[in-house]
Amino acid sequence: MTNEQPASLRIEHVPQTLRELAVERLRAAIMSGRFPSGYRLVERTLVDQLGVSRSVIREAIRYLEAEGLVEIQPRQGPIVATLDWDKARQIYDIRLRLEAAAAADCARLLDASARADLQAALQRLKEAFLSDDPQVLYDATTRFYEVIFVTAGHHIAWEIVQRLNGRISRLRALTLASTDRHVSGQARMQRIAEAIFAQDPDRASVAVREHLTEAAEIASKLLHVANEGARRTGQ
Amino acid sequence: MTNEQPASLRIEHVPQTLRELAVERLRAAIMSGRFPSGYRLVERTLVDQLGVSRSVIREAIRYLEAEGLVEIQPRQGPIVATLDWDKARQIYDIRLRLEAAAAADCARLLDASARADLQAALQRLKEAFLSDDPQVLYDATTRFYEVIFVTAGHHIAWEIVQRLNGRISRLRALTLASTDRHVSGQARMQRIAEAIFAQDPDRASVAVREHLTEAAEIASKLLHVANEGARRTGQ
DNA sequence: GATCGGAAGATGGTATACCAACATGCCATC
DNA sequence: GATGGCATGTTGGTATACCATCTTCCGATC
Repeated sequence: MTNEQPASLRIEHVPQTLRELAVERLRAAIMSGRFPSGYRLVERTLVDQLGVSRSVIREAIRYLEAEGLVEIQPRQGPIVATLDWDKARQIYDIRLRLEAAAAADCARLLDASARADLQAALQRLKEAFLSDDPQVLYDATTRFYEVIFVTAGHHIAWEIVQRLNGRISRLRALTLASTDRHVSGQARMQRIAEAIFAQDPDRASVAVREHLTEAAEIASKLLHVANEGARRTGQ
Repeated sequence: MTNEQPASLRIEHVPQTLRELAVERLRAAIMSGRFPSGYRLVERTLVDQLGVSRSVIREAIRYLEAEGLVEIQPRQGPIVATLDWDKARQIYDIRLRLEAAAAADCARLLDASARADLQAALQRLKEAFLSDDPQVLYDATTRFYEVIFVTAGHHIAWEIVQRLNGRISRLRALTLASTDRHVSGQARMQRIAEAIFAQDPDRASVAVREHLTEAAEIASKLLHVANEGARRTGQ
């Protein structure tokens, strides 16, 4: 006799290791801007701050390094990855292609259950637009896209997009907070959802494309303004 | 007086760490099929095999985990990531979109220097098709695409594609070795290069699309055949 | 003889100490 | 004031110890 159990009875023991927790904390600290771009991640300092051993910190940094959130400077150790407009442009371009593809396939594959999920995510997004908390808007946006990608069956693309989003998190926060975006962003999201509900892949794809093109333009302006500011104050 | 020297005198100290070496060795072992899919990567065994300490092995595994080449099974340790057709299909789809975009932008941005690089890569590819060594063909193909991505300025997309290629390396090796591919693959590569040389983005994009669609179809057949075989012998 | 339970080994996870190499900045010396 | 050298800090690398969990197996118990 084996120990096999029906899946429903299976004990879902999630052994969240210290390493995983450390990765999440560090990623959150970087994405929230607490560790700014270029910030040096000194291992023994992080040991004190997170209260875990060096092994854990080092392994977590290796993971974030592969994610692209952290860069290793030879003989200097890890720093928070820097972002210039050229990199950001590339990332927006990749996102555009992957998200447009996901929206199209999502529109094709939409069933009743997915329709309900998307409806819920859209509702939550609308409420988030009224909220003051940028984190709420950020989370609701993420959830909205997650439904689209998962419905489309594009799980790997979703992983990639999430990873890319981590690298432009500061920019994303800025664009989400941008005032024009509050009005036009909501309208564009609505259009994406409508096209998907109408099961019109082409229209969904185009809507995503317009949405992201606009986001990239806003990001470009914001990044250049930020760089100008840094140049003035820095030098 | 500063210590700056002319670049030519600069000591190019590449501080290849043990960890980086370990990552390369492990990746090569996985991609070559020496560590097959699902193979358990037992830390203390790897310590003996690579002759480095456990810390190095563990950090290397973290990196490969983030790359998607290694999966961690809770309380069982790392195994070589498995690949089913659904994942492979997604990967081919992402590659298709990123490579089509790169080929189009490459065609737009082609200058004399890039033209020479591409010509050289194509020449090497043609020679590789005559070679018996699959590794030579694999490397030449990689180089061909690298020129396209770099010329297009799609560095981040190239990173992503390389990483994805790592995850389907066995499949890629199979498709590259496939006999029909020897004839049609060469012709399709030629068509991609011609479209780029003609600076015709749309044609380049379509050529890549056809090429990868065919590759995915071959991969699908091979994977299903392999699975059938495994099912017959395994059960 | 079947089943339960515990011992032993294997493995992953964590913590800590130590050393070498290298960069940086300060300070004494000239 | 410039130079050289030293102290310090940081990283990379290694070894080792300890613990928790899982597997396996063996024996005791029913």
